[in-house]
Amino acid sequence: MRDTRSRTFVTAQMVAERAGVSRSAVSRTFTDGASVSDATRRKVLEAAAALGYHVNHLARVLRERSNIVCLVVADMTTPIRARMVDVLTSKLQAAGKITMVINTETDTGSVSSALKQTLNYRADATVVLSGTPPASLIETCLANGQQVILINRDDGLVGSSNLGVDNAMAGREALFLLRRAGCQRLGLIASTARTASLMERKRVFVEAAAAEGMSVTITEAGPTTYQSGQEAARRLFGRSQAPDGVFCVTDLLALGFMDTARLEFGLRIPEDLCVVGFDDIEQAGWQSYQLTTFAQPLDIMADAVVELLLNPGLGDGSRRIIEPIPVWRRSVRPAAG
Amino acid sequence: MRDTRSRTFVTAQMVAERAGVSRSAVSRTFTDGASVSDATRRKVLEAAAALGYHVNHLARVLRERSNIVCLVVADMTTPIRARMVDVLTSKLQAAGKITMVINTETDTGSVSSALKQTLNYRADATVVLSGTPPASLIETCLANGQQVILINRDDGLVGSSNLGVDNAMAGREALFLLRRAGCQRLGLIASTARTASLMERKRVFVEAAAAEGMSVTITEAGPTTYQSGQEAARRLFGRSQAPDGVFCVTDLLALGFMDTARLEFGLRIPEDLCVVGFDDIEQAGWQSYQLTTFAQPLDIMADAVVELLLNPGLGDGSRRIIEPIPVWRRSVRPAAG
DNA sequence: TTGAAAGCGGTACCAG
DNA sequence: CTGGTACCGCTTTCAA
Repeated sequence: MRDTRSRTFVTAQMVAERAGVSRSAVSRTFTDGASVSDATRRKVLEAAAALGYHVNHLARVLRERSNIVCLVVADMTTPIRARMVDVLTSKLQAAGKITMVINTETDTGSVSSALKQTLNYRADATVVLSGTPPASLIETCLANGQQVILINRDDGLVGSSNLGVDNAMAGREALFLLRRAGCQRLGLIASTARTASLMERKRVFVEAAAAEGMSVTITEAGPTTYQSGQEAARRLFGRSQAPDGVFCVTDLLALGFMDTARLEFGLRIPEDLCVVGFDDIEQAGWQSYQLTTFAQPLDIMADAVVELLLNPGLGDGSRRIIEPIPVWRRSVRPAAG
Repeated sequence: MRDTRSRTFVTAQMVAERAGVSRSAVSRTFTDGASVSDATRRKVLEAAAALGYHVNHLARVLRERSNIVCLVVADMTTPIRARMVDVLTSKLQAAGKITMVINTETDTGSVSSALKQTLNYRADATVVLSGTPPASLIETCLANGQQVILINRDDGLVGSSNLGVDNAMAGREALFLLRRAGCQRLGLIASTARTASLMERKRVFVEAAAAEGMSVTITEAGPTTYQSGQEAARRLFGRSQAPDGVFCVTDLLALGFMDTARLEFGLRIPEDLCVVGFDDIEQAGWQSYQLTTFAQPLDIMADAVVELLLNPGLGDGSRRIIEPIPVWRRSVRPAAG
């Protein structure tokens, strides 16, 4: 007689006994396209319902793929991150995957141990949203038959699939917008984080400005936060020759920057100061801000991830760059007369 | 000779063969407190490193607990939700748990299937942040030895552990703050969502007002979003006798409300209008808002979840209510002369 | 269609 | 300390 203590999961064995059939019959009942007679199926389903049985997917994994996808992410409270996680989890779910979230710091050590966890749980794939894993570990994941998908990370990591937004385009367009608005003195608000995407936006903006013979005042006041944006504004407007056109590499920076430019320095936007952001977080559309920015097409990116997961062959060193979408609001003047 | 195709995970067997020891030796090497000679351990570790071996935690689960915790959540982009998920995942991780996120709609059907997933993956526990699962399903989880922890949900669900913030206190204190500021005409901005927490804040606020002989204008303009807050302001200030003291059951509502009150109706806060929110999302502290509100002590709540997980005995129908923390900022006048 | 048995990757127990 | 073996829960041959 089998132990019936309730502190344990119901197994197929128990269901079989109760239904008076074999374990195999139970298994077949819950396997698509297996042949079971209606009578058996009915008996099994009834017993399963009575006992509260649910197939153990973890045991199933010993023979097949796990359908587990790990999401390695840091700073989940950041609006753009939250949206990424949201969109990804729901699309992955729709594709029959289950998501494990590993909340990590962005330093290499933390990301490495996150990747190892991923291996421990036999995830079919790992999606990295934050930090940059060492190449050797990616190698290991690949050797274990695990896909690695990097989003907005440094590219050039062999074997991994890379997915990112076109940062160069954003830098270029931001300059175009500010120039067209007639801005004379350009500023760039970046952060002390050395993320590849952020660096790229900065680099291209500065180069494009140089190409037109303009210099750019660069301010990096701290991490990529609202507060750093505020701090940047204080540094910039506390002295003469402050810029009248600014590209913030992130919306969060932009919103902090706008708030103190307006409330502490009495500047009017866009009359005295034009601001361009990046990400199109929800707050950028709020009435107090109306920030002109570039949207990351998260849906498209998530779809691309799912596609990569479904056709593992496609990836392996591929790189897909997606165009950000300019979102016109009111923090930049229309073309100057 | 074993197949060495790289499209599969490395197993203990392979490591054993390469190291010239038994599977048991490999297992012991990776098990705390097992006895292995230094020589064997070294051989094993070396082989493991060479092959890129990682213990399969899923297989381990067949004998022990899974250490998997499922988080059932909807609206992850909402700042307060994002923070909850963030805090929970990192504390759970620190406690040696791994988090599976199930992104669901809040309707009962979706939550039910989420709970079933949870069972399929043998999660030790399920933490429900959104929606209300049917009692029968909670029963099933419990019968399978799985803990169910509900956060800010309707209580009275037997067997589950409940954790929530003291909504009544918030309603009461909000009224006190507005009265003390000398507000004469009270308003309440709620949403069309019928969540228990939201309803409770509303009920208590209205009752407390009634106890002092004051009536409250209630506005429910849509879901619990920034936009609904805006819409509520338009309805309220588009007519005479508009309130001069308002409790918004959520910060998001409050911020939308403030923006249109100020920018569309020219009201000054707190001179013409006092506003109190709830949640203390990051944006509430931004310079444009400076919203007086109540913070959900997320750290404490997450700690409580971990504690419940570590001592499963404690839970089972327990209910723990945590006091929200008043956060004074500038959207409410100090005590009226 | 059905049940018996093997095997997936690990751990725990046992004898040596 | 070590290797052999049984078993965890499930799916999949294989015979019947």
